Formats: sequence, C-alpha cells, structure tokens
Amino acid sequence: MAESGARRSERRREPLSRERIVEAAIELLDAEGEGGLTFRALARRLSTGPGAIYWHVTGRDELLGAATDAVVTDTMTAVVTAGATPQEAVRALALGVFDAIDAHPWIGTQLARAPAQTPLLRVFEHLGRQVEALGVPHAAQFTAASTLLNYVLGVGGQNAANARDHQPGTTREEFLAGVSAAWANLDSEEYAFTRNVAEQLRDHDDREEFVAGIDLILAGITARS
Amino acid sequence: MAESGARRSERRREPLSRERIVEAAIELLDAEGEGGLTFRALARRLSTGPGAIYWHVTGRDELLGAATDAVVTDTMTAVVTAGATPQEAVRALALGVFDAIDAHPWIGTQLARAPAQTPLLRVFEHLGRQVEALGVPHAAQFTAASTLLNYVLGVGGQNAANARDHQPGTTREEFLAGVSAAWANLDSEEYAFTRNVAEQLRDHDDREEFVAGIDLILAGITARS
DNA sequence: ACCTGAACACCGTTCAAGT
DNA sequence: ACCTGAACACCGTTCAAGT
Repeated sequence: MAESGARRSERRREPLSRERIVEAAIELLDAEGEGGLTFRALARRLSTGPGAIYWHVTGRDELLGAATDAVVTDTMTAVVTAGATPQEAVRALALGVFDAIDAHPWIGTQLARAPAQTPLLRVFEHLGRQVEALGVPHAAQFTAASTLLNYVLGVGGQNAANARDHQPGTTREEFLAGVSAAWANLDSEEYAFTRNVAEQLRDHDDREEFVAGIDLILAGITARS
Repeated sequence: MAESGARRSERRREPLSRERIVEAAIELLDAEGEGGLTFRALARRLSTGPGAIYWHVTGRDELLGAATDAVVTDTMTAVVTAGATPQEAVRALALGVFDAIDAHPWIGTQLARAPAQTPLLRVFEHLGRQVEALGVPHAAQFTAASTLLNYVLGVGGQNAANARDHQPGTTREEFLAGVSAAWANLDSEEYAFTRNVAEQLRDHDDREEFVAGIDLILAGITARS
C-alpha cells in the first residue's frame, strides 16, 4: 500500500471502466465520507472530465449503489461459516456487516436507502440460510431473517451517523463517556430510564453490545420453535 | 390549488418564528419529500427571502432535526400506554413510530442520522420504561431497550426508502407483488433462501410483519429473565 | 432586532464537439 | 465507441444593506 503512491500518476492512461470508477469512488468515500464523492473530485482522481463518468454509470445514485454492492459482496463472501453452529454463523455474518460499516461508514447510510436491492438481498440470503439451519419452521423463517436484518440495519445506520458526527480527534471511549455524561444530566423525570442506564453505556463495548442484541433475537427465534 | 392562492398571501405579514418555520418545513417535507425542503421553496412559502430563515435556524440540518423532533414528540405523547401490559405498550410505541414514518417518510431517514439526539432519546426512554416494567434485570435493560430501538430504526429506514422509490401510481399490494415476483426469479443457487420465502412476502401485511418482529424480540427478552 | 435578496461557492447532469 | 470540458440549472449559505 505504501509504494502505490509513486505509481499512481501512471494510472492516468489506463482506459476508464465501470470497475475503475467504482474502485475510485470507494477510495474517495472512505477518505472523505459521503460528501466527498463528487463527480468533479472523482474525475480529477481519474484524470478526466466529469462527463466521461456518465458514459459508464447512469448517475450518482447508481455509483453509490455499485460501491455499496462491491463492499458488501466482499464482506459476505469473506465470512466463513463452515463448521460453525447456526448461532455462531449468524453472529459472524452480523459482525461482518458491523465491521464493514465500521471500516466504510457510508455503507451504513446507503444500505438503509436501497431496499430490496442486491446488497441487502445478499445479507438477507446469508442470514436466512442460517435461520433455516436453526430449524425454524418455514412459515416463521421470513420474520426471523428480516428481524435480524432490520436490527443489523438499525445499528449500522446509527454507527454510520456516529462516525459522521465524530470529531476525528476524539477516541471512541471519550465519545461514549461524553454521551454517558450527557445522559446522566438529563431531566430526571422526563428521562428517568435513560439516566438509569447511562452508566452502562460508558463501559460497554460497541461490538459486544451489538452481539448481545443478536443473541437476544436468536433467543426469541429459538424460544418459539 | 387555485383558490388557496388568494388566502395564502394573507399569511405574509405574520412575523417569522422558529415555530412557523418548522411547521412550514414539515408541510413541505410531507408534500415533496426530503428533496423538496429547499431554503428557496421554504422562503417562498413564508413570503420572505432565504436569508431570513437563517436568523431563526442555524441551517438545513438543524431545521431537519427540529422538524423530526416535533413529529416524534407528538407521536410519543399520543401513544397511550396506561392500563396496557408492558408487551402491549411496547407494541403500541413501536407501531406509533412505524405509523409516523408511514405518514412522514422523511423521518425514517432522519432518525437514522442523528444518534444520541433528542428524538431518538424520546423513543428510547419510552421503550426503556416498558422494558423495566417487564421485569428485566437492571444489567440487561440497556441491551433490551436498544435492541428494540435499533429494530424499529431498521424497519423505519427501509420503509422510508420504499416510500421514496415508490411510484405514486402503484398500490402497496402491487409493489409487494412486484418484489415477490422478482425474488421468485432470482438465481436458485445464489438466492435459494430468498426464493423460498418469496411467496410469504406477497401476502404479508407490513404492519403485522413489523409487530411479529417486535414480538420475536420481546420473546427473547422475557426468555432470559 | 429582524428582514431582504443579490452574490458566492459549490453541486449533478447534459451535450456539442472532439478523437 | 469513448472522452472532454464548458454550460445549465440548481443548491446552501453569507452578508451588506435596509427597516
């Protein structure tokens, strides 16, 4: 990764392609966030004009979708579920999405935007297979799989938003401590519950908390079959 | 549209206020979607210039947040939970948010964007109180409440996206039938599970399906305490 | 204190013109 | 077939000038 910088200027004469455009878009999104994906910035990175990109891609939305699909596909195929129990496999898949959003926060926002689209379907399919393996009766499989998916999407959206608002200077601990402190100072009548659990927020690890939610849903799924 | 124009001009001399701006923003968002909220369009509706709005509101993001907060607060206080079992109350609260997103799809997108913000905290607080009433031990309350919240957010995001992509001409049944048919035609190896549950999608009612997920999580919560 | 609206610095997207 | 880049039609936001 270090020496690629020197080579970068040589890239300019490689012909444009959908693949290269998507790749460059991902780099831009990772580096600058969703607001950084501009046709002008992308064109500069590809040493061309903004209009050229439209020959390969219909517009910004499609490009964002293609970038999300590329990352999610990689993520899903990278998760190894062979030899695991269905519960372990569900955890692994969910954590795969969680970590992918951690690495590319813009995915979290994007996944919530394109329902019934390919990236989402991929996650749904993989989760669903494990639901099947859990022995959930056919009639209950759809609900089980989509509950898991929607939970993953909810957390993903929150994490994406957190990453966006996050001051780059502060660590995750500092951030959590700040939220925890803010909660502890809420009005004690209007926010009695939130105040009471504020202290639990400080010590919780995001990933562990996320898996705890998955386990809760898994318990609900298996409690009924 | 023809005769309302005559009355509309009488509004022009009411003084501007944060309240009126938020109210007009909600009307615009409901009528035109998230893309319709423009400072120019808003100014026109308020018979003023775009600059005037900035005296009462710091910018577009704050305005969107204030509009979301207004709707969510109304929603949460409108839900009656007195005399209900905790399970029923959780269902009622969740459905309140669900229906609010149905009526104002832009909220679904917005809720996912502002973590640890007031509107979200309101929902979290109300859900959390019912979790407490369920008898969940203190150490498990945070996980239970946030799992419910994240599920609600996930579904809300999906519904908001569906409403945005939705052709205004098609009914929900036609829409579901279309998705169901598309799923049934997916590659039978790559999407074996999704194909298998495609037929369940056609007949499912969105609201019922949503509640089924809530019940699944509730089952998980109570299975452990 | 509050409002006005022109102006600034951006966008995504289109399209005539090139190769 | 593919690329170029100026131009179009928008944005959010600012700010000097008004009342």
